[in-house]
Amino acid sequence: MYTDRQKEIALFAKVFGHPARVAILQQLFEIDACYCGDLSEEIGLAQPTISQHLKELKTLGLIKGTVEGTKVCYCIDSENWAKMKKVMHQFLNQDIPKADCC
Amino acid sequence: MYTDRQKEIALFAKVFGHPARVAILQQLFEIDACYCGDLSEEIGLAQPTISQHLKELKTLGLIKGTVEGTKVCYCIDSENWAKMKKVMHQFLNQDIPKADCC
DNA sequence: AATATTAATCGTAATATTGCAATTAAACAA
DNA sequence: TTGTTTAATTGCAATATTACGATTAATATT
Repeated sequence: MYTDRQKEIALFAKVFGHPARVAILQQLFEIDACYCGDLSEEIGLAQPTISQHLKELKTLGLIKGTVEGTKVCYCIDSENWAKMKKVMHQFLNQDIPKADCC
Repeated sequence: MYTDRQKEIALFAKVFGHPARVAILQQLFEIDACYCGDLSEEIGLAQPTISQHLKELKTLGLIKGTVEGTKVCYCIDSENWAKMKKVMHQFLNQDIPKADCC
């Protein structure tokens, strides 16, 4: 029904389609690392909710988490982030050099 | 709860978060114009479903439609597309020059 | 071992999204 | 005017998403 590329774009976009996940990613970029509890406080959602959003980001490979004692340190997976960027940029930039027709 | 920017990013991303809308946009870019019925055939969804997806894209301002007789010609709103691109690029490119921490 | 800390998982309610058949609306054609 | 064509709207069922309290799991601390 859809091409693999179309499905890939939609999957990446979907994960950015909730402000909580946008906020999580911005936070991870800003401080280079974070713990689930910190994110919960910072963003204002309950811990299980944040954990669920983190899981979705992790499933797509955009973040990774390493256990540090009782905490888990999350950070951006820059390699996969770069791959995602390529896909999304290609989609966003397909307008060149076309223009409106109507 | 979230910043306006975070909400804006999420709204744009959300509309790209379904392969049907990705396919519609790609089609509009490819042929510079399209009619609702053509899209329905091309993509393989019922006409009301396509119409609904078009409405969402239109609500965000990414496409515009002009009535041409009994048909409606849809095309990309390149001005708003460019604005959207700026917002999304800024979000996607926030990783420079940071790297993984864990 | 017993307690404390932190994140993940489970269960579930509320809400949102998706898809389509049926219908309506609007413009054209005869 | 009457029919034809095309898109929008309505109504609804199926599914997915979101959020969180309660619980569990894992590790650290005493």
